[in-house]
Amino acid sequence: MRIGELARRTGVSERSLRYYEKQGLLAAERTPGGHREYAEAAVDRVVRIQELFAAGLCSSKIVELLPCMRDGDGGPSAVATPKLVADLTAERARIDRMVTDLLRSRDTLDEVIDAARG
Amino acid sequence: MRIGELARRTGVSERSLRYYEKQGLLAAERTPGGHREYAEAAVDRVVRIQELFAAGLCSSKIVELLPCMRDGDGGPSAVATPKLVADLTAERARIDRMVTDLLRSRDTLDEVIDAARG
DNA sequence: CTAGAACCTGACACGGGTGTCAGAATCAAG
DNA sequence: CTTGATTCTGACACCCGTGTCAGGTTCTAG
Repeated sequence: MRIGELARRTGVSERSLRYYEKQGLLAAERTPGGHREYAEAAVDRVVRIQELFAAGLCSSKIVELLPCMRDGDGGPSAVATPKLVADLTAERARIDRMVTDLLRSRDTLDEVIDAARG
Repeated sequence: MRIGELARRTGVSERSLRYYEKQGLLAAERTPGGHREYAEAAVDRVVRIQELFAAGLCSSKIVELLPCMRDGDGGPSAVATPKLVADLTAERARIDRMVTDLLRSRDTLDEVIDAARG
């Protein structure tokens, strides 16, 4: 599929998809004229990338991580190095802290909302 | 206490504390010479502000929200307007989505970490 | 062949909380 | 009074994924 369709199906802008490619996050074939041509598995991959961005990982970390993930079209093509495992473990801890904070903030909002309703 | 101590006790930079004041998030008395003097309750408040920032709320929302929260030194001094309740409800939903995404990303990381360890 | 839709690259701007620096004033202790 | 630590204000820069515009090329249907 081409970039417009991929954008539509993932909800990610064309701008971002091109950015992902430049960062090495998302590969694409090219038509003779230079237009990007994506495989079906790109949809899953883009969704994953979005999730990881939302989780606060930066492009460079995701670049290392992606080949170690099992993708829509097959198993992982690499295993994480010890260095990467350490990094990911730290990211995992950060995510846990983030979740804790989010839940606390959600409780705060609930209190205010409930107080206004009651 | 003064700004240096508050920064030390909350782990938030002096720069940010001044920014919070300018945004109307954090009040401070002034010494005759113009130095900020914070009440003890400021510590709790700064922590709350940080949590809400981390939860993705912007200053202007937090400004509206703060007076409706029960603070370290007393009950809420205001009740949320219907408009604010609607906004906060939307924020709450956003937080829920964020938590869901974070947990999914955490699972992804766990998979990669486990694969490398196993 | 042609019109219009889709796509290309490159560049500039944004948001918004934070880092940092400069130059000046204040505070507290000797 | 003096000195050194602390604080003051204001301004500029950063991050980094994303929006957007410009000017040009490719694709596809009629």
